[in-house]
Amino acid sequence: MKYTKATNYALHIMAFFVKQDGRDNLSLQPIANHMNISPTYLSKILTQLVKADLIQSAPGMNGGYSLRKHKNEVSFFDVIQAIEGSGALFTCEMNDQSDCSLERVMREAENHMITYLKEKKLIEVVAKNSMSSTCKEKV
Amino acid sequence: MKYTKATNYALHIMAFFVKQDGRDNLSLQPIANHMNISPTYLSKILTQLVKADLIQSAPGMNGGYSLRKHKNEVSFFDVIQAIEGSGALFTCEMNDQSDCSLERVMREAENHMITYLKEKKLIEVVAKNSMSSTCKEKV
DNA sequence: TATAATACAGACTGTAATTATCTATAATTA
DNA sequence: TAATTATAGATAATTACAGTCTGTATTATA
Repeated sequence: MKYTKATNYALHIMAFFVKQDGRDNLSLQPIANHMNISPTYLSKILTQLVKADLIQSAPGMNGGYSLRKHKNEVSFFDVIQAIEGSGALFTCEMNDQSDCSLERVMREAENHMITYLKEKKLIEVVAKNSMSSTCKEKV
Repeated sequence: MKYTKATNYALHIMAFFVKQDGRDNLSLQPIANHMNISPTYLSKILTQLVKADLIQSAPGMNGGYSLRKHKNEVSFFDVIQAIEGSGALFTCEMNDQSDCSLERVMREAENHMITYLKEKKLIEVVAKNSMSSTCKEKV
């Protein structure tokens, strides 16, 4: 069990948008170049973020993508849920059961993680860094 | 991202062992019958639990599997780690980075979940139920 | 010692999810 | 109308997961 690459990309992309807030629209190509992934694939991820209302898109000249929520309000959880969906990590697979005590514990555990991810905003992590070094800064 | 079925099975199996503690060895066939999965596949899962020192195995007549740790000490985390391994859920995939602030947050989030899963013992959940109803009891 | 009962290991297969690409289409601006 | 942009759909490649098959090793007991 691991987070998908798409979630990985999405977090980096959103960190970028939070950083860039207010400036011009960003279009697909430059983002793809910067992140070193194919434009069409990136486009799929961006579309998911649009559908989750985290960013907005505009076609045509001078179009592109821009942040929709206030930059202070985008949480890690928002981004993760946009990509991974909202299903629980653990669902009891046993045939005959409707109410599983193991499952209840597993959900509670997941909720501990989720609570933290909801509280934690991207801006907290992004503020100090330049875009390209989202992943470079020393502790 | 979801927990694997193997983890699902493993939790149910270990709940069974905790419940059964002290009684005779359990051999593959009866467990497989009870859980409705194929013996060879079950065997793989049990072997992983053996390697993680949660249960022990004995070949030959009157052989089988039995609990190794004290029944009060088996945590959800023990079982999950035995199957899923110990890698982090999130690993920064960007090329040029060694130290990623996003990753740090994601690990911290995961740790919140792990801490809970380490504290929570199987016996807490199993005590009230009969084996076959690990998943049946009403709240 | 022979046999039956058991666990273990490796190769293999099928299926589903993820990752990614390609092509075509729609919308907008100038 | 032409250029620039996003979106959608089909499809392919890769990987992880779930499961099976076959054979081997170990132990108890008759």
